[in-house]
Amino acid sequence: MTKVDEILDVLREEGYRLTPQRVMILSAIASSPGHMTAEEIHEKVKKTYPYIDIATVYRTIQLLKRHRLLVEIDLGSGTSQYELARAERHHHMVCRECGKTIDIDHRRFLEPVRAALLQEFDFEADIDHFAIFGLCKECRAKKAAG
Amino acid sequence: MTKVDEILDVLREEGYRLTPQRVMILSAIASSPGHMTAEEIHEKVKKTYPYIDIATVYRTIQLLKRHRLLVEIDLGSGTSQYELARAERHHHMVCRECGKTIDIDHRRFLEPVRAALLQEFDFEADIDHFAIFGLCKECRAKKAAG
DNA sequence: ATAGTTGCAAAGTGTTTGCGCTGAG
DNA sequence: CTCAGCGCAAACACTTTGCAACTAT
Repeated sequence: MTKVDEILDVLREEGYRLTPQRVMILSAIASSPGHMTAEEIHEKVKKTYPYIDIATVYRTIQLLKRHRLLVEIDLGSGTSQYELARAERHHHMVCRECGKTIDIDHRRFLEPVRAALLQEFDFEADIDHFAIFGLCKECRAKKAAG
Repeated sequence: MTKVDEILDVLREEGYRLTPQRVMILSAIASSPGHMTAEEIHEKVKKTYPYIDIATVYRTIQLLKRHRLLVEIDLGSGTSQYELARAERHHHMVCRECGKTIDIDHRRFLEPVRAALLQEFDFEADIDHFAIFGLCKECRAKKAAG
């Protein structure tokens, strides 16, 4: 049972229709390694079904987000990125030079912050997903050399 | 010497013209306690100078950002917020119920994360400004009671 | 059969840009 | 004087919405 099938099951159980459009959009997202913009999802689905509308893509994104099956990543660029939710919470580091993204474990790096804010301020932080910009190892090396 | 004066000095030294519009925009931002959207700045300046254009507000924001005199805060709402840069780096917790924002010290809460990412991944994170959403003390109490 | 979903087109936000005029230096 | 910066209007990029036609159930 693939991830896509699992998600389709959830949607079916919730009483949503499993339209070809929804299946294609899900497959498009699932078959990509990293995160994608709505436009990228649209383009990918278009290859097999050229009539798909960007509005349908956005509506499906909303649906999946509402059920926490999809994670929205705001890189502050004015365009959101999306990826399927995973069991283990994680965050991203994004290199501002080469654009590469590296996953970072929530438990190890951000959970301590969450705990500290709760203890100190009684503030219950929803640290669902962070995008941390910076310079990756390779680009730092290049910069030091060049 | 006020904060506004200091900023005006920087701009003058850099050869920029100190137009009334720029002075008014700066005053508007400086005289507000928290962060403001471009539209809020525009509205505030309009009260004393109704001809100010939103484009001028955006251009001034860009100018100040470029010189790191202004910090842009992306709350992921599609609308950026701005506040004057301060000496001590800080971040914000934003209550998703009541909208209240609480400052948090960089050194104490986020610097450890930065250090860990550098050590572990050789990734140099620009943790300039984070907005962390969640539930504040009061709203948590309300929720527990109600 | 029928309500949920689609494609299309249009509208809605927030932000940026081209351009001729103006005023700070 | 002169060019940086202004107001205006239009363009932009991304996302949402109203509606009639269609289709998964």
